[in-house]
Amino acid sequence: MLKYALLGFLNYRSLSGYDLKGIIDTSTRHFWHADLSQIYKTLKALESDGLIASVVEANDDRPDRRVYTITDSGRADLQQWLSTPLDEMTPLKETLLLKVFFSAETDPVRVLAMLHRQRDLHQRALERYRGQTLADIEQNAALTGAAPIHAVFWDATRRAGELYEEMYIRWLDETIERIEQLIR
Amino acid sequence: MLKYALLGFLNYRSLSGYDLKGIIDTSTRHFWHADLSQIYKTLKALESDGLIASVVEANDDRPDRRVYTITDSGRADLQQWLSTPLDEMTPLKETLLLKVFFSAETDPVRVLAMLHRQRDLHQRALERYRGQTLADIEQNAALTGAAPIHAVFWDATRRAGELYEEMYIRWLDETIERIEQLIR
DNA sequence: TTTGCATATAGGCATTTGCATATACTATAC
DNA sequence: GTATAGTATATGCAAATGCCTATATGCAAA
Repeated sequence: MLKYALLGFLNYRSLSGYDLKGIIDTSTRHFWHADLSQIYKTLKALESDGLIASVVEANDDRPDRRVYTITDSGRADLQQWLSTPLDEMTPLKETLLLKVFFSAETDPVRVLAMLHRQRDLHQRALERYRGQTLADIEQNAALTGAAPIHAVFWDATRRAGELYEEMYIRWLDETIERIEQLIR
Repeated sequence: MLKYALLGFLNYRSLSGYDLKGIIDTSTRHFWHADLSQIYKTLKALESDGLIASVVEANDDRPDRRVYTITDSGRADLQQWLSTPLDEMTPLKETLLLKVFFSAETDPVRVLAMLHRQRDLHQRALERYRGQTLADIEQNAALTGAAPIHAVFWDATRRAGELYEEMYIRWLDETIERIEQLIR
């Protein structure tokens, strides 16, 4: 799936692996992330499949960069994926819920401390989403080479992050309350 | 992490891999899932680490079962994990958001159809969570060998699922509305 | 002056995951 | 009578993921 994140951005303009890491970290990180080595590996695989092509750009003051460009074949693959509707729900993996599930016999004070800590983290994440305006996103899209229309869709994913964090905080508050009642 | 799901259930009572698959599917599936082959592999690894031990139970009418029991070492490992507070947010991977992110140039009618389909799926999931009462969960806990206190924590994870699906449906409705406005 | 950070690419390795396949018996449905 | 579903375990293989390490330069801060 990282494949399509990379093709998606390369469809806007040519980029290096390092560029892609930066772009993913500032735009899709909350629903799709990857570390640098995984990005480099995936780019290499995409090139050997003929979906992208690379040129090494020599630099004097900075390290040389390998810049990737999407091919016609890559564009076709991306369009194919985009036009195929997703008809399943993506399964979640939430470590916190797994821990809470088995926490009945753990010291409730420790469990509560963990939930408060999580609340802080999610509160900060929520503030980041709220602080990001449509203007910020439009500017981001322009930098990435995407047309203004894309900003609407990018903002939809930002909104998903905002709603997710609001929901998460509400769940944490409810759960903290329930555990406090247990020990009261 | 599947390791701890398995140890967690085996801490209640001895179970086979097949049993564990069934239990995971009915209780932790929405925040931690695994297919059968992964469960068997992980059990084998846990046994070779001395955290669980197995005995083959011969059956006449049904296939033989390999029943796993947690060891003292396994219990210690589980307690260790449970008492270590989680101090990061679990990163998400949401295929739908990735697709929406890059959908600005896809036929909006197709995008809308996909979102409506997703709405159906999430609505059905929401109804499943709402239909599950605390009594159901208590019964489930009893079957699994867990003390009644555990039901409170299990219900907290059910509630997380309910809130998640409500949030998801709300986001889908908002996003459908925004895309409809674009093409109007 | 040294430490660390930003830029830039890449290999190595272990773990996790997903998916397919094989085997085998029983019970139920058509 | 036959097909399918449920019970039960296990292997093989490929892909994805995560984390660590190596290399190299320039720049800014401590």
